[in-house]
Amino acid sequence: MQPNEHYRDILKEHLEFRKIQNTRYSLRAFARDLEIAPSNLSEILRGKQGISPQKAIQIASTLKLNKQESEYFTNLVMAHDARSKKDRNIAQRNLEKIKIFSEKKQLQEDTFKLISDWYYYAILELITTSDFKSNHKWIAKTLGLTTLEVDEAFARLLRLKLIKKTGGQYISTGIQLDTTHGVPSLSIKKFCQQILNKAMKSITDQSVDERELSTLTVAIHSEDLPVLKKKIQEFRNEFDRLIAKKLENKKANKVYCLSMQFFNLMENKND
DNA sequence: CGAGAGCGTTCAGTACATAC
DNA sequence: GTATGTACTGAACGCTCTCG
Repeated sequence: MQPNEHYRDILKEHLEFRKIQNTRYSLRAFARDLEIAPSNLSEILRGKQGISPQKAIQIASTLKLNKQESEYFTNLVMAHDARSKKDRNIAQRNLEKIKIFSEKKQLQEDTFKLISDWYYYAILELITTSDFKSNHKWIAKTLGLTTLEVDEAFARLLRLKLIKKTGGQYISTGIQLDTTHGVPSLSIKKFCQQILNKAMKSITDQSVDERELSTLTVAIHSEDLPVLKKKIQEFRNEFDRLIAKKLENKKANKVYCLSMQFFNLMENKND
């Protein structure tokens, strides 16, 4: 029995994340950070080569995985690449144990991983608009995606039962996703970075009439931070309710994104 | 426009663990 | 003990990009 996930995908995800942070980041740079040869990494990612248990531990360490993630990663490697059948079986059994132990957390993480790209939410909203067409080419063009991305997205959304197809038309099931709150997972970070990139693009691509970008730079006291964060959440909820009220007697015809950032501008984050 | 740097990839060779 | 498979290394290739 094969593990559900391949360690190769974990490595690819980390590389992709670093590339988002730094567009000049490369496979070679990643290999340098992991302290392995670029040729080695290239072949690992292309599935032409495996990883030894020693390397797996070293990579988990350099990726700064926590104890559970590290254990999961090394067992994934062992389950695939251990030389002896005995070691592969042991690793496989360990993976089952880890899976049962963290089943709920894993489910939430897996769910968010599937929708960690910005366009999943955008597609779900686009479906509710008046001009929506259940045509992958039209959807791809509307959101600036490739048809392959749209194909994959709809396959996942159908699997997650977030949408259904009746009479050749996509319909939202209205099911809300319970994504992990406050968990600094790679998926959530990736989602936020993609949205920020979209916001940056809107500065040059969209007219002032189409968008609203505003910034407030302000000095605060750190003990007020929880109250201020709560206020932002309240505004977001109020904004959402207002939109819902406005759409009581008409259908939406645009998909917009409201993204708020409130963050520390000081390089030294210690008080 | 040429030089140099960096990129991803392939390939030959080596070392070592496992299977028989 | 030997054959086999494979992780790993380093050299090299062709390509792109940047800089002077």
